[in-house]
Amino acid sequence: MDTMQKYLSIAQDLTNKIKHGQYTEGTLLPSETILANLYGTSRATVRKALVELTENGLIQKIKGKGSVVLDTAKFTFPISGITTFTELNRNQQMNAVTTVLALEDRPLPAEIMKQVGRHLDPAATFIQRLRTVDDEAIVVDEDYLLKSVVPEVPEIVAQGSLYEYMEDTLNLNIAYATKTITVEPMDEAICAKLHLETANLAVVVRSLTYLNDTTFFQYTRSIHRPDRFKFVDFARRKHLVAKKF
Amino acid sequence: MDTMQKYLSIAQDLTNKIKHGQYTEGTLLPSETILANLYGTSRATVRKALVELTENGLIQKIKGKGSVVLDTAKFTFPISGITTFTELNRNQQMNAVTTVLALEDRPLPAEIMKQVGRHLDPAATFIQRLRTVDDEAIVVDEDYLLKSVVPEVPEIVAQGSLYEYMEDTLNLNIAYATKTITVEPMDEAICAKLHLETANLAVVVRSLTYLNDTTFFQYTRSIHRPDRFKFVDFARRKHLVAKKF
DNA sequence: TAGTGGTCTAGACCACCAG
DNA sequence: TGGTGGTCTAGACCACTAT
Repeated sequence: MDTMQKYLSIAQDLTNKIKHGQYTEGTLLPSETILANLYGTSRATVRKALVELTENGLIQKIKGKGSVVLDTAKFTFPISGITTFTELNRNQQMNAVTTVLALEDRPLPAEIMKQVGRHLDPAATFIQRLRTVDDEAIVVDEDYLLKSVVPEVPEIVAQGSLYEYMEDTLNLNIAYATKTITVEPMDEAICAKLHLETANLAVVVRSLTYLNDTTFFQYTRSIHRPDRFKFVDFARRKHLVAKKF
Repeated sequence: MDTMQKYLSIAQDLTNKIKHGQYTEGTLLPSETILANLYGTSRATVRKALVELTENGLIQKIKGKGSVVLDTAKFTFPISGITTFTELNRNQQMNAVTTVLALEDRPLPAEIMKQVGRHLDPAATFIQRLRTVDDEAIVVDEDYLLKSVVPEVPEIVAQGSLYEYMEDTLNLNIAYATKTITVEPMDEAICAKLHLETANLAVVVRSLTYLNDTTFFQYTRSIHRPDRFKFVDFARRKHLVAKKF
């Protein structure tokens, strides 16, 4: 609780040093044995830290050679993964404003109930929010939060970060999500909010989010202006295991 | 080379058993110590195998309890990561056809040169291919393959899988890629090929792909019919390290 | 040949979850 | 309280890269 795990603090430290240019792009990190000595730990722990950097696209390990610092390190903002609008806004310098359009009780849509299990209580809180950047409407977020997990959502929370509320205040352990991205025609109500004129097409990101104990608790439909939508990802080539099936 | 690493074959075996229903959704896998005994290995090796399953969204580990088999296991086809059209076509039962529209020498576009380094030789092979599923045009793929890495691309290869050629024949070690997904208006030539009528908007997936030794070798622009585009992802909540910056 | 990362072992202690 | 996964250690051998 009080102190971080060793491998995470090493990963954090190396990440900072790369982002701040202490380890420059194209060069090699110190070897794993050297790093183990530097941080006063075992090689296995250093390796666990380096896995973090590898997954985040900061380094590429080359057998027999070393760990190369990648030039993508400074520019890639992983929007994949589960990241929230508030976190993005904080990390990047966006002049963003959130307007709560709706905050009411509304059951989970039937088509979602089918996916997550019929034996679930569909009672949920519906939150509709408009995201504005530089006075331009960019996104309409629609969240359904299961009452069985999050009994109530204060107005103040809806204006800020749902995840901060759930993680810091409710101590919920958010673990994973399945996401889909599609492009769909939208009805007039949405078009008006996002000022869609030429076409009525919008980018729709749907997320089903689960807690650490595998209970489903949130469905989000995120509707983006197509001309402002950008999804950035760092991907590693999977071999063998993931390819079958 | 001849035999697989132990942890990968364990991961493969567990994956198969989950997909075939030998370990059913919602139940627990045998504990790590039991699995270690079953496979005649150490707990660390079993854990490394379980990391693979976790990343692929097959299980969720719960401290003090065990590894839960997820119900998303059977249905999720991770399209994120680096997967090729040929692999997708093989894994799923699509009636897909590839038509080579162009196969010629063409230098890497200037805007891409800026991103990957000016000191590079822009000489490349340009391949334009139309992907058809059930007699419907779905995707136009445009690949630029650097000649410095892939000197030539036979016509037969262009009709099949570029990655199979590069990995199996040329023994290249494809490692990672940066990807972006955007929605953009397309010119008439593309619109005609994809039969875009109402709007001229298409989904554009751009990839910069790199080898294991961090050399850039491929730029791909993949243009999708918006009404047929679907991106599916399994994401885990990142904490601490990735969030800063 | 010397150094690197990749794999694997056998052990240890901890925090968490259940009965 | 006993079993679970999470972390960490200290060692070992291998395949690969460089010189």
